Amino acid sequence: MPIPEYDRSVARASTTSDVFNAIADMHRREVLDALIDGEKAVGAIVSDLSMSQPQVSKHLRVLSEVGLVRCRAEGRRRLYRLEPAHLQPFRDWLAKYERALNERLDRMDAYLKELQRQGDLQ
Amino acid sequence: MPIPEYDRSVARASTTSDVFNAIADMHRREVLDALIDGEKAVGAIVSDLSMSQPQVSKHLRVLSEVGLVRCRAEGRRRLYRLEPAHLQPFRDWLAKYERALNERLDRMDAYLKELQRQGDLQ
DNA sequence: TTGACACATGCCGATACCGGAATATGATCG
DNA sequence: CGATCATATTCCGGTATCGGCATGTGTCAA
Repeated sequence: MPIPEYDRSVARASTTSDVFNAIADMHRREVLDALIDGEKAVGAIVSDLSMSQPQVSKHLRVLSEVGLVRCRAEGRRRLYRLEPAHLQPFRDWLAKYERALNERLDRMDAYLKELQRQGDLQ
Repeated sequence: MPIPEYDRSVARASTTSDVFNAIADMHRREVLDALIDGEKAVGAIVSDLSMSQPQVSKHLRVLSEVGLVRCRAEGRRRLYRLEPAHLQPFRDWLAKYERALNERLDRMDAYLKELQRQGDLQ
């Protein structure tokens, strides 16, 4: 019975599945910025930023695959909009560090207070 | 006089200069997680996560170049610790969207109130 | 139906990145 | 000093990613 081969190509989570990878690209962040004031058609983004149309389309595809934008067809145009709910992974990730930092500060605080108490006793 | 050549290799901000790229890699996020409870030596990270030592060292290098971790030598070990303050660019980026979203909600709210007011008049 | 418009997709070359293996550096100990 | 431990760095092959260009797809208008 042949030994099954493992998939060794796991280097980096695919851009299409990882929200963090999706925003790693500066141009994609610019595309998101372009949508910050509301729904916008692809052509509008293309002229706002000065990027090629295929480039914008491809970035929109990536952003939409991780849920950061959604698309709506209107005639022959496609209107994209932000999906702020899908920023949640970022919020969660950040919160983890804020919390850990605060706990460390709290421990530091308690430690300092304890030092001070011991000092007062003498 | 020869025409100077432009640098066409601007595709992606170098991983060493951009916090967004630094946290794009899942393994690097795991390294950050490993440091969340405080200072830790490289070897400790290597055994906590199960990554190779060179891999951990290289990720630590990237993280340190964007300021997300700092290093302190103690004997022949190197103790790394989080530097959460350098998540600020990421926090700012996220905050921009929260703000924009809130403003849109406020405008929506005002609009709805206006509609209601006009309804009350009739 | 034909053509024009708006956008998406496929293909390509160049580059960047990742991980493994081997090796270099630097501190400690005997 | 030589050996060993802890870590950093270098080299390399495989792969992913990006952007440009050309082309495909679907919609509207005449």
